Amino acid sequence: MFALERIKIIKKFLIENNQVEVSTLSEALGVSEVTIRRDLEKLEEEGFLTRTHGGAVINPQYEKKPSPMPQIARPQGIDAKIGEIAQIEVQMINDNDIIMFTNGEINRAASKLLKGKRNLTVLTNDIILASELCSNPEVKVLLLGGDVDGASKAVFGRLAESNLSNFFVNKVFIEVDGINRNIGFTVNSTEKASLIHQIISNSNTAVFVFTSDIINKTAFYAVGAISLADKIITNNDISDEYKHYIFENEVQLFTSIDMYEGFA
Amino acid sequence: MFALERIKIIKKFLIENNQVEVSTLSEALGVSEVTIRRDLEKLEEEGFLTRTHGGAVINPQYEKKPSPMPQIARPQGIDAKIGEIAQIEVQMINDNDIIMFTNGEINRAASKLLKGKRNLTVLTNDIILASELCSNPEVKVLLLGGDVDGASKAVFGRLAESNLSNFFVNKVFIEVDGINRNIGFTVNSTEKASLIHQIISNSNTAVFVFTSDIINKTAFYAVGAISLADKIITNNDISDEYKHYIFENEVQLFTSIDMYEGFA
DNA sequence: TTTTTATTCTTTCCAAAGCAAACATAGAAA
DNA sequence: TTTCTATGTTTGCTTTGGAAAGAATAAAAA
Repeated sequence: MFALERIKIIKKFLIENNQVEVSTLSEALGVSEVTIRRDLEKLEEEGFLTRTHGGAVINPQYEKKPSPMPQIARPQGIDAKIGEIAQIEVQMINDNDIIMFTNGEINRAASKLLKGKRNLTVLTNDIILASELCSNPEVKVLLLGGDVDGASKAVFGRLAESNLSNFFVNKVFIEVDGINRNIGFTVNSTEKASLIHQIISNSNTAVFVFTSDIINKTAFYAVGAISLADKIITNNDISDEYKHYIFENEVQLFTSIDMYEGFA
Repeated sequence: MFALERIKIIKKFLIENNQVEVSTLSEALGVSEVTIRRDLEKLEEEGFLTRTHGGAVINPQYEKKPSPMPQIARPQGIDAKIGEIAQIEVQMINDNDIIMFTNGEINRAASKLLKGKRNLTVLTNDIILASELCSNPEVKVLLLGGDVDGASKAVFGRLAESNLSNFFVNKVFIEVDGINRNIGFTVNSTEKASLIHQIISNSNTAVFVFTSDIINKTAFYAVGAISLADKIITNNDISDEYKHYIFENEVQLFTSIDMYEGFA
């Protein structure tokens, strides 16, 4: 393999993943670690990446932009991705289901699409979601109690978790803030992580939802390995690498266009 | 995980939250506290943060500007009576108090007038009140869990009451829907009545609030005799007959202009 | 206030992982 | 052939991160 080809592959990989280990590249490309380091050195001179002990991180200006529309005051029309994902959620929900939504934008969107369904029971820690959903007469809404977090408009804490232990749901839709191949799922607060653990043990099926924007992002607090999920819903903008990663962990992946089934 | 990635996450977190504890970071990132301290040390040299005992605080120049709160909404046009009563409520509240507001318009108004107070803990079953109040950094907001009632945007039911039993408050402000001399206080739902009973037994002082509009009205469900109240707040538009009635029951009456004291 | 107690911080030492530099090897080009 | 370039190997050196113990600090008690 030519050096140039290697460099190309490394770049591509970094654009997808933001970071690499020397050892991974060495193994993947079948060359020694020294060679990889020399390649990285070149790329560092070029300003493409920053080397770290053990690997390298891509420089921000080369990072893949998460969304084409850069953050201009979201005009009410909710991100298309969120809408797509929400619709898939709704397809998973049947009449008479008892479900839980964790706090988050996607779940709020999903909760607004429940019109056709009958006799649902919805448990949530999201205040906004609860106050909007309760106008739907076919849905019995249960809100957890606890400490109110101003940023997320949701409740967390000891009380929320102890409340939760009184319920058992068919499905829980868990919205996370980050996913990466090393750590798995991550969220923005310890309280949320803790709540999620409790939820999972009180539900039949754990469905993790997130937009592709947060792939390879690491939020503050680790929730756990990807195998915690029974199913994952995201939009179709997901790399083959991640598809394999999810597949290997025997988690069912649902995207807006295709549907990949795990082994189980 | 690379050190660089850790640093990135710490920075991101600080920008969001302004401060962190070493222990939190250590747990969240799965490394020892020593490591975290070393990371913080670097960031301190860099001028990004200032270390404190137990953690670190972001330096002002990196702080995220608090978004200018689009709290425009309701242009203050609240019923004048409600405003008067709310202000009296606020006068009863001291720094460091632990109080409860039941759901209702007057209490919502009062909760918006807490600006000057410090270190309050507020318990409520009112979803709107909770979601608005939690933007006040001097108030710790606790929301009860339970069944969400769409009409009142509040939670009730078995869970709410059992949640409530975990708390004991200095004062509770109970907003009722009717008062008359035969039955005493009445409210619009059995659930609310039931919740109120539970609240009263978990508080030092029960303050009943209502506008004069509902005097002599009878709502759907009886709460109990007027003597349940330690204090009553209403607007000045109240007949001498009722003043005597309240007086005879040894309840303190507060109105916008005068203040009548009972015997107790 | 002073004293006590519990946390948290710093320092020192250590092991493991990763790195750079020098040297070695092999194939391609002159 | 010699020379050059790309890559691999070896050998110490550096960075990283953890453990432990004593110092410093904050909080609680007296």
